Amino acid sequence: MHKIARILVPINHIDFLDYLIPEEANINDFVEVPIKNKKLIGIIWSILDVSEVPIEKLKPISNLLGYSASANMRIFLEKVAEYNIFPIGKVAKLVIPAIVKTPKKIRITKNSELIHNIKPLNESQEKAAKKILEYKDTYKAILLEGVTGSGKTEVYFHVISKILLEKPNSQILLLLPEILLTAQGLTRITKAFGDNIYVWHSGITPAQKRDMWFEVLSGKARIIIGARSALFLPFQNLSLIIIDEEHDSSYKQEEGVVYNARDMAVMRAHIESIPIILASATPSIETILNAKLGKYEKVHLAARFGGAVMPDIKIVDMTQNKSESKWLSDRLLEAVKAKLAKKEQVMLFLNRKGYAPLTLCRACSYRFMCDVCSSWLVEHRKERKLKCHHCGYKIPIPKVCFGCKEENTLVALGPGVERIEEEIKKIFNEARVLTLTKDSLKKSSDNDEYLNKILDNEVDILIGTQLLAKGHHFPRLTLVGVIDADVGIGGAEIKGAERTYQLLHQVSGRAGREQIKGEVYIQTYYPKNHIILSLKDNNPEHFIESEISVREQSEMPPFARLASILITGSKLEQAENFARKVVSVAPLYEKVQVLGPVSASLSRLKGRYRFRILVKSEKNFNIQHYIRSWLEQIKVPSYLHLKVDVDPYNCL
DNA sequence: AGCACGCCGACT
DNA sequence: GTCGGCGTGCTC
Repeated sequence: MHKIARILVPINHIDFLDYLIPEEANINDFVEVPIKNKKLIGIIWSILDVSEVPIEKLKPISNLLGYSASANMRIFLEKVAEYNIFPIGKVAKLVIPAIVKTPKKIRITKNSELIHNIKPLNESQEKAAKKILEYKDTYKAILLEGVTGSGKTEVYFHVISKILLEKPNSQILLLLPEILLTAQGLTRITKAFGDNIYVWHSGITPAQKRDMWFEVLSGKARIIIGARSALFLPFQNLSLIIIDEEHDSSYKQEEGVVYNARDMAVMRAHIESIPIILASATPSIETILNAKLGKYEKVHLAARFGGAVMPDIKIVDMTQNKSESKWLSDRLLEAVKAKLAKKEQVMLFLNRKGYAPLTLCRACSYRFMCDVCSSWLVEHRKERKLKCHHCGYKIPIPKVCFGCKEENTLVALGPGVERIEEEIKKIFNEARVLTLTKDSLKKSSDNDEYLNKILDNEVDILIGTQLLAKGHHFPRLTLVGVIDADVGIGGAEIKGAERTYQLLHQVSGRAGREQIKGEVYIQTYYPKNHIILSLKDNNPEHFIESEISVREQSEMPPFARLASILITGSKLEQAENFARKVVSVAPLYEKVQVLGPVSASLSRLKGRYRFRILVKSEKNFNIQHYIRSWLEQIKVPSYLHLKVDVDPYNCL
């Protein structure tokens, strides 16, 4: 034990600690180090001649793990920290598993065992795969655009097997939105690649994570399918990244560590000099723009012959609605009736859980709010609870107003899926109705049960939230009713319009597959809105062009850069005063605007008051560098939190 | 970030 | 007098 090393440790704001290491240890080696009374994995970052810490205080490392981080991994860590304005110890936490234990002996799988069961490709798929494989030895981002049913997965399989066969020891990462990492979603993929698939998501146990981490590190794991955090696995020889549903907002981690896995994946592909496929039927505005600018290569997959036919989309102007029901228009109800008569399935989509989003007192206007969040309590009538959708807070449905103590004055305002179910059952009392939300799928076994019910034709009317928009294919479903298309229209969030368009497009696509052409009824109070008109004409180009021009004129991303700084604290004055102080020391720079602080749109969450500062700059300005040097002047008191979000999706 | 140490209010 | 709130500092 003679050498001194600076070791990267997975501790926020500590980043590096000095230790004594054995002679045979090298830079980039993974090591086990004692910290206080714990042991953690770290990476030897540099070898030092002397330490600032007195030599007698330096502890020797506990162990060499026998593996080292690749040089690219190290660059990736640095760049992720720099881009997101994280201390590097925070990035190390993303990369290093919590449990230390010597790995079992790991046996490497031979190439020939890896692939079976690949379906032959059609002409369009063949062309796409060929184009992608042109870039197999270099960095290239490829936008693979294709509607549901165009067979993107077969293209993935083909490209993956080609690359795995050609490059011994290479590893491939397929990222999926968390919601698609369910048993059924994976069945097809596992069939093609057998037992050699490694699946990584938030549900696997810490011990499984540790094993998989070592299997990726040793090179045994060749094909890894995972949610966003799989991007931080210690690949030794990554040769391809695929981001499925690249537009999906779940790639943007908003809580705790804030980063965008899709963008970090592009960064990693660039560092590794490998191709990355960004696949979607409704790509994000920034990806489309990158393709238009020639930064990304665009590959289009034609819809399969005999595949989905685009449904007939009808806009229902709710200002003209004469129906007795406030939320279900005459036109939609007639269409439902006609479909039921033909024994076809109907889906009603409303992105709002529960019975009613607000409970109000008619006498004194008291509104039931969460105790620790600044949000309304949502009535869940079946559960007999008023619930906060932002924290665990819930109370039994009250009989008396908490404000004026009067009885029988409380009214449920607005609809949620439960209320739509109630109305539908009143109108179509013979119909078999099933309501699904994320809450109904607590166990994965339930998931299969519901799915089978729908497929076995035991359901006439399916009511649900956005979880119905993704993935599944219901052959008998020929009518989709969007109850309230205006949820998400007219908001000021940066990606509000884009998300709404993508969601409504996806939901519409549920109607009519195979032989029968589908119908979609979209209920709205804004029939002239550009999102609604683009959907009506089945014209995504129209939406994209108009959204791009809105962003350009309002100088919003991708035509400008944004970062948000969120300051939270349990005492309002402390948080607000500190936020003001932060803004007051912002360096003045003509290319940068510092806006705020303002009380955030959810001004209190889980007992913490929230203040937001928005930083906006020109497109080519290094906003990270600016913010880092600004915040270096400030010490955040321990009773407050400060979180930077580079390229935020939410700015309110 | 955690976790330990230490300094002032309220309660048996 | 002590129990414990959280403010401050340290981890090599």
